[in-house]
Amino acid sequence: MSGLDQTDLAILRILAADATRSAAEIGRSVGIGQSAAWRRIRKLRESGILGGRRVVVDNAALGFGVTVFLGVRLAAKGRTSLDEFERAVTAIPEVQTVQHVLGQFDYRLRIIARDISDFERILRRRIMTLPGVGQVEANVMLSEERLPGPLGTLG
Amino acid sequence: MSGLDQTDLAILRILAADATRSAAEIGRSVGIGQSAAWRRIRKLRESGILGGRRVVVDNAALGFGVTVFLGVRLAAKGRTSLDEFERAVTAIPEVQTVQHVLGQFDYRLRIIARDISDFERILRRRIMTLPGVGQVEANVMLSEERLPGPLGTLG
DNA sequence: GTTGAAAATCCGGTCAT
DNA sequence: ATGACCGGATTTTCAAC
Repeated sequence: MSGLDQTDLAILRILAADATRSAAEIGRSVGIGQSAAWRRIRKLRESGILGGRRVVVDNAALGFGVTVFLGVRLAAKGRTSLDEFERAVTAIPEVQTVQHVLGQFDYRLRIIARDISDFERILRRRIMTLPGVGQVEANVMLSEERLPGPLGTLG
Repeated sequence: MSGLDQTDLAILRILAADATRSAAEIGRSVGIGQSAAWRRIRKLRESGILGGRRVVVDNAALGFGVTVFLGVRLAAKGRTSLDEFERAVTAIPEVQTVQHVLGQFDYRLRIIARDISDFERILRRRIMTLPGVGQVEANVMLSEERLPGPLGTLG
């Protein structure tokens, strides 16, 4: 199905850590030529395994020092409730991620605020007034560490 | 403090969406030349606002179709408990993100599994056996939407 | 499947305004 | 601060193996 060999996985591992590496450099690292490495990378992009490149923006440096995760349980959850909630929540500027989940909550939100009192304003004025919101649970982020994930040990 | 003008914010917005855009192209989009755009981008990097570039890897295409968020509450939380837990949890290959948080839970984990039964194995064999684990809450992700966040409306 | 090379593009820096 | 220019590196294509 996937048709990925060890070389492809090695390339993915390198690019996942640092997308600025050149095709020539990657080729040297995995033992193939620059042209071959570039063609493999293009194929990974075309097959959808490799998506777009994103820069990491330091929100704290922009004045947004507080990140809060919010579990939201809807009071009623028909189809229109989900659609309405999603449409309203994606319109809030401070909401960075909306995850539809299964379990104790229906949605998990990643929210960026300038400080705690700014977060309180967002919570009271924007979140609690959303259509159909029931139980809400907040967790303030202290630190975050991203790991290579399964890619690091695949193959 | 930050000293960012509208042009800098526009550049950040463009790069946050797609890091492959060239300095010349970005310059055209925001109404300045290639050299000026490149200088601003370098300054944003040097000031730490702009971090490294990362590629987006489609985990489902690699055979990991299930993403689960796990809230973990530690039984005892002295300094050694936190250190021990973090060291053990970062060694689990399927753990993609470790967030130290404040609130009902102490840690939030993003876990990637091949399927639900694979996740059950990870939960029972790897997570529940971690040192000091108390209450655990799981949410299976159905869909995820990333938004521009505060950057989209800043300025 | 691979390599090597040529053309187009981009980066990074210098200079003058 | 800005735009113009330039050498070197990189990307991308293409011919050949």
